[in-house]
Amino acid sequence: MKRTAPKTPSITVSDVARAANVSKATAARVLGGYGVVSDTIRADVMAAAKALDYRPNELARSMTTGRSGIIGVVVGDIENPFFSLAVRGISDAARAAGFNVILANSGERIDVEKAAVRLLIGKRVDGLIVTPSESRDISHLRDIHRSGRPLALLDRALPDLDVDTVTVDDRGIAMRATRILVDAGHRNIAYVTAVDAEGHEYRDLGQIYTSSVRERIDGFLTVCREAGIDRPERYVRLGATSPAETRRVADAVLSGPDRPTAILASDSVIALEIFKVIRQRGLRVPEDISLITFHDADWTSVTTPPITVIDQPVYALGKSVAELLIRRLKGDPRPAERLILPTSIFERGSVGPPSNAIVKRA
Amino acid sequence: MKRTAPKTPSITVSDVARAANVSKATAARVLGGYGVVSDTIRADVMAAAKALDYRPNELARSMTTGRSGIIGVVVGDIENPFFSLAVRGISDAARAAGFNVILANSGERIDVEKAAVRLLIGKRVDGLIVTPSESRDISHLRDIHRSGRPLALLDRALPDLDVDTVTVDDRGIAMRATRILVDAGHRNIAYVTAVDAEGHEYRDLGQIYTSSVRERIDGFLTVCREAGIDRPERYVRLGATSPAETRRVADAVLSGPDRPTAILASDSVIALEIFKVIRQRGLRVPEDISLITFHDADWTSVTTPPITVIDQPVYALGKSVAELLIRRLKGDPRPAERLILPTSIFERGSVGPPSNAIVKRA
DNA sequence: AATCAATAAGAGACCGGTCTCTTTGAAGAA
DNA sequence: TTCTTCAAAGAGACCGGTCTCTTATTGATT
Repeated sequence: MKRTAPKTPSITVSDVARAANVSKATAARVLGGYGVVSDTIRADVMAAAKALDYRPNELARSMTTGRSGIIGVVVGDIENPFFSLAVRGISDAARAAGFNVILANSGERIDVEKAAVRLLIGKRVDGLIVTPSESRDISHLRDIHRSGRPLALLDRALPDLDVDTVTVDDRGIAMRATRILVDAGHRNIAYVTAVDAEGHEYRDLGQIYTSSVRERIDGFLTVCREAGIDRPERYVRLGATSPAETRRVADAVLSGPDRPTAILASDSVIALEIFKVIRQRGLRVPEDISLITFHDADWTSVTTPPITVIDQPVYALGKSVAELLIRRLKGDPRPAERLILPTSIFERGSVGPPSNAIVKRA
Repeated sequence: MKRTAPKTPSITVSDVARAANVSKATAARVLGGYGVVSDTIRADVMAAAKALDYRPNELARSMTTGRSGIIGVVVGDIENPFFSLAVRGISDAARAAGFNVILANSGERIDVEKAAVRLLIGKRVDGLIVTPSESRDISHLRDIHRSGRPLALLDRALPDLDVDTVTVDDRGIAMRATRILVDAGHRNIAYVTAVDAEGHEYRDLGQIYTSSVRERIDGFLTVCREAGIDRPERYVRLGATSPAETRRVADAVLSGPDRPTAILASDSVIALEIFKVIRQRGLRVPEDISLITFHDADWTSVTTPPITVIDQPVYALGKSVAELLIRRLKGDPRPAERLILPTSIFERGSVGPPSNAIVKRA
């Protein structure tokens, strides 16, 4: 009386078989939709299943077949619109192919990422899509490969890992964006990214283990140097990992002795916070400071002025990587593909000539 | 030579047992962390496991234990920042308790929602969190309950379903927001929502099957009537289901014969689109039209003027509902709880006196 | 009418864990 | 010394499906 069985015993194939007066094997054939069964028996089994309200146990099914119908996805931060849009692309492509998605957040921390990958492998996902937070330690990604499960990389490539990868031309597009600023006359341009490094100070590219960001900084610095800017790396700022940290970084950038006249933000979350700080300090965009950001987030077109952005094909990025993975899941033997999607820049109103151009010449 | 075994045979408990010269049961005890084993044997088994790189098959584990460690979540639209933030809250709470989250999108369509629920039950999730898209057809939610799995409702209550539910006081907060507009002098106020109904035209509350929205409209109309506004339901606009549809609705609202002087938007995605249309038409906020929206989305504070918003505790909403579910998962026998989280309004700059106040009086 | 092939249904192993029940062996009590 | 007691390890059933192999039945073939 006190404790009735806590587990609701669910209806199994055997139950249905018994009710339909057939063997377990036959009921399984009907219910599982395989093998050969006569129409009469099929109808009987179906009727029994309906009467008992039979629901297949996908877990048991997965265990014998070895396939779970689940794609594991590990991204840096779902809250970032970049990732939530990419995940949407992945989900849509997955559902279209009959797969489901199980999502994990790494918070851009390698240990969390490793744990997530381990867990997803344990859950026997059919394949994984990862946004690797670091290029240094990829042993867990190698493990995936070794376990026979296909892996695909989203937004960040790993030269050492020969798997399907979908990215954009980060270096090239960073160059184009930087050139827009240089052409407008800017010589003091800051690059702000969430990626952090030991010492929190940028020294050289070797510190940056997030491939996309390294590419971007490389492109940024290249154009700066071409333009004859002295030590442009002074203006590379790391560690904008949260809104609070971003405000700190932005404050430091904007209050320093020689304040940059333009900022290139590595993602829209950072840009939004920077924009707020700029406003707070009573500065104007673009009169006092020009701003370009990666990712055409929804808000960038409604500010005054609207923000010039690098429009990454985020949804397509997610959709493509999922399609690549699914192709592999279906046994495609082609060698790993590295897809680079085209990216454009929407020039809006946040870039103008540098504020101190006249001052300096005076 | 042609096709080597496609399945990489993974290391099982038996393999480890064999390597460590113990029985399968003993190896399982060590690897599964249950039962009693001597330190010597434990060390042996661990060593063997490490040497073979053993990875437990969570699927098999789940099958015998009946627990999968997964919480299934079905939301309307992950792309909507409201949901992505709520999901973040759910994920954080879930991870803290050792659970994982599997996410499904319903696109606010009841058939998709049903399919998703069915699938998640099949996958033997331990419990579900659902944002029911309709209050009419909840048979699938009853099924969950019947299957013995706990269910918790997020953001939308169902009077007929006695399960843990976390919402906000939609009616009350809609009343407060409407009152702000009424007090500012507005008498023509539009309410725009994504929810659609047969005929796409609002007639009465009976058409609205999304509880939160029904509550809101109810609150909105109540205050309008208190203020002596004639037939306020004329201004309830349905069907802003996508950016394109929202633009269509906004255009209709703003170009009609008697244009409202204020708009209350049911979510931030809608508000953003409306804001864009207002701008496009050369109208000003709040001089020509006042605007209040549900959800303090990131962009609402950086527009000119910043938008007055209803600040729902979205992250807490997700976190709380997950905690409630987990409590139940751990066997809490308390009766179902209906949590209503406090909500506030951030008054910013998007509300002013109605533009035609003077005109009308003239 | 007898043989054979094809079709439909049944029996039971298997997947990789968990878990109950049984057996073993050594320490402690009488 | 013998019996009891208990910790530690082993044996094997079980979860709910899939799938191979075997058996029974039917129709076609000669």
